[in-house]
Amino acid sequence: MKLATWNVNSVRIRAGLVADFLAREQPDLLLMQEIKCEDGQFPGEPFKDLGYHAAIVGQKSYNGVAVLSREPVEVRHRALPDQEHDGHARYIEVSFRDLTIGNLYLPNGNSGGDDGYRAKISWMENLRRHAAAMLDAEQDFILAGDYNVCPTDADFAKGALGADDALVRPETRAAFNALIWLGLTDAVRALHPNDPLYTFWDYQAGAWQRDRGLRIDHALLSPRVAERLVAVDIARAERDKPQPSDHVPVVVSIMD
DNA sequence: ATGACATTCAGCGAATGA
Repeated sequence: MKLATWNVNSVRIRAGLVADFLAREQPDLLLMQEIKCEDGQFPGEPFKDLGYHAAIVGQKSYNGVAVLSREPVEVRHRALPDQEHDGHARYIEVSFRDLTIGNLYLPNGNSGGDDGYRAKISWMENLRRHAAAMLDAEQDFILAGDYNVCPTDADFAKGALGADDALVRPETRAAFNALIWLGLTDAVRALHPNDPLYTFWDYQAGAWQRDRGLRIDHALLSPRVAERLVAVDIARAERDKPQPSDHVPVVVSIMD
């Protein structure tokens, strides 16, 4: 089973690149974030032509998440539990075969002052609570997407972020570690413990050319799923394409 | 210290992002 997660930064602008990626990689599931459109504006046809179904939680202009799948999936949640009323389209959860798949776009936390940052931490605590509930229910799951967290100093290029950036603050990392310490596995770090690996490069200041990137897109696996992990790939080549997203796909392969 | 770049909605600039 092959799953990819990709913050596409507008699915309407990027529909061609996404279709090319699907045709080449043929993932069973593609989790997209920042689709930046309402459900009715979603460009489903190029994906349908490649045999993909779409489950969409959109909103006008900002945020928005969607799951493309080669098999029909059942939508379990259209918002993170306890986070339903914030008006942000940031979570969709589906059942795929024996797995529960959560696709998330976590708040950045740098805008909106203290309230904005508190909202990020609160979102992370709700995610931890939901993950704990799924573990209690003995569900096997993957929680993947744009976490907007650099878990350690190895996860961003020197000089790419300030020490008090919401992506690296101690409280942010503590909230991420609280997820890990439930027993979840960071798929990329499980197979590549030491490499500098990035999934995002800013459009500004030549960040891509200078490899000043961040690792903020993650796939966290519940214990029995982690035992089935066989490969991960960060599709860096997507960042070199014409009119790219600032994020690239993270691809995770799990034994069936 | 600042801006750099891209996207959306609007409408010839503002808001947001990480």
